[in-house]
Amino acid sequence: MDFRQLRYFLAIAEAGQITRAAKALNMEQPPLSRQLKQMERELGVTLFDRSGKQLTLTHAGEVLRERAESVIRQLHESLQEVKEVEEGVSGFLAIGAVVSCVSLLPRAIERYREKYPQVTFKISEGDHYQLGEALAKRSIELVVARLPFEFAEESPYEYDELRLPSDPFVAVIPSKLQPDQKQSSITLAALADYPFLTLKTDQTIGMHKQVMSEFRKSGLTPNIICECSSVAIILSLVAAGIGATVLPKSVVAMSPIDSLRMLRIEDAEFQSEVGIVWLKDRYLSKSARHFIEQYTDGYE
Amino acid sequence: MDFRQLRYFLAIAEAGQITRAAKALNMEQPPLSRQLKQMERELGVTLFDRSGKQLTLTHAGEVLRERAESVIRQLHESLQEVKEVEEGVSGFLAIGAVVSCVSLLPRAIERYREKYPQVTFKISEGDHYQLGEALAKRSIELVVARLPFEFAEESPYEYDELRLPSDPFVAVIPSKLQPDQKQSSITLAALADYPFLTLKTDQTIGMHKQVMSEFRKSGLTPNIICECSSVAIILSLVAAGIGATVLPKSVVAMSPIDSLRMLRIEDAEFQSEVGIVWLKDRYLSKSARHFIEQYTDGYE
DNA sequence: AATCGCCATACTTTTTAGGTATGGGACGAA
DNA sequence: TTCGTCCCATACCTAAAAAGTATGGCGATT
Repeated sequence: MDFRQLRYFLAIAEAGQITRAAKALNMEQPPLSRQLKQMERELGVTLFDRSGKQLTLTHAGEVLRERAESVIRQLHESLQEVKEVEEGVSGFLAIGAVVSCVSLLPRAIERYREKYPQVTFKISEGDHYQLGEALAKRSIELVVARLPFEFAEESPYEYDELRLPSDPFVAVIPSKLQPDQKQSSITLAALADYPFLTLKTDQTIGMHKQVMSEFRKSGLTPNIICECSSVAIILSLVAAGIGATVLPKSVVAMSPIDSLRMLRIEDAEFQSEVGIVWLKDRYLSKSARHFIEQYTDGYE
Repeated sequence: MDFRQLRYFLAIAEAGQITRAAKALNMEQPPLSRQLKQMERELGVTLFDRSGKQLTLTHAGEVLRERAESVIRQLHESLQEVKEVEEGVSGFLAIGAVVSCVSLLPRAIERYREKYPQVTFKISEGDHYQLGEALAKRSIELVVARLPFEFAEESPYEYDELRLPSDPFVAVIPSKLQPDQKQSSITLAALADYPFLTLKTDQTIGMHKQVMSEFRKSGLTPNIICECSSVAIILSLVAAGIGATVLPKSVVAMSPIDSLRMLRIEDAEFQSEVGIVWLKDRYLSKSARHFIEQYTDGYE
């Protein structure tokens, strides 16, 4: 039994005769007769009562008609949906982001959804190691992360990337420990006097290294009193007056808290490179490609 | 798009590779490869990510997988249902019966439903004329009626019949007009003394004729005071003491009323032939054939 | 009775699916 | 690195199935 035969059957049922149905199907009458007969033989069922002048459906025929219509409609809808998924106007897009880049997502997603409102998102948050695994497992397609993306060691994967506008590092200090409330910038040296908090885990030390190397360039060594695994923790510690830290501007801008100050770093123009990362030479869904285009269109 | 292709696709998705799927499908790998490719081309969609060692579904592929499973399952259920309808284990059976035969239905339907509990009934009641029309229109398939079945004049239809055990005519008289309460039979002559009620309409006069001819054989002419169109009316008139009548035994047995007596007619063994009637050379559903078998098995 | 419309059958052509042979790319072991 | 293995893709051939053509029969209509 195949779809063609179902369509034939429905055409015959509608026309009430084979000849006219054949015309409607742009074919000749004998093949259609044969297909109907074969269908009846396969099913072991009489679908039409041929004794009268007009072909009329038997009970079984009526049941088949209803069912066939439903099945064919469902098939068409399904295929339509599949096509739309491919075109990226439907379906879902699974992406990941490192904690410090989560703030870059909302605007992009907002813009994306204006264009493709049917696409839903699945967003995972994690460190580079976890996200690398997720990419490999294909549970996510894209990662928004600080560059360079740190795959697990010995990972066989390569990645492509799209660099996004880089994000300057800023100093974050507790309001109550700020000497001059009008100040909007600070020197590395002044910053190094604060007890220092840093964002670092066993798996992800990229940002930590970058910041430390900046201090080292100026011959400074911050007094690290805490390694934190999340932005939320580090900001709450700063807000509580425990110490100061250095973070990408976007991260801090995301959660404005009265009790902390964000200051430009005067004597070091160092920035965090941010980018979208995906596996090289692998299938990328249309949705994912559209998401990437979202950024290239906006910035290039 | 074809069911075959959907099944192929599902097999590949399940196996995770084409070669193994081909084995499972009892076919070679190249044709399967080709079908998959053709399917992707038709849909304009990439269904599998081939870059890795293992084929993995793309989003579109996942969507198709879900949908295809559902569609195929639906199709199978539908075909199953159609077959069951044909086998007469499901669906419905539309039959008709003349008023005087309604009493023969309950037991047959009961027996039938023991065997085919999924079959539902549509029962119409009417006179021969109406039922003949219904047969012609195919709104019913069988009729249970007194024989011979009286088609409308000029009707082009022929019918087949199955004779059922015939039903002896009995006299029905009001209790209060019965001379001897112990009596269980009556002669035609005695009966002819009662005011007579008869079941007769413009369309159906078969039974009336039969009863009258029986009286005539004995040189008697009943005094007909009322022609009634329904059993209910005639019995209530008898019960009220208006007069007597002659009816098939089964009709009277169906509604035992204290105020009337059913007596065997001593000097005339005449019976009402009863049968199932259907159009000759027309499609008869399995359900209908089973219904007929119900009687042949039981009585022959 | 003759004609028309419709279905069925026999036969032919065309299309399409399936099979065989073979080569290339990826992965793993030596 | 190289070789062997596994898997997919392509080219080519065969087989099956569907569509087309011609024609005959049956019932309904005039």
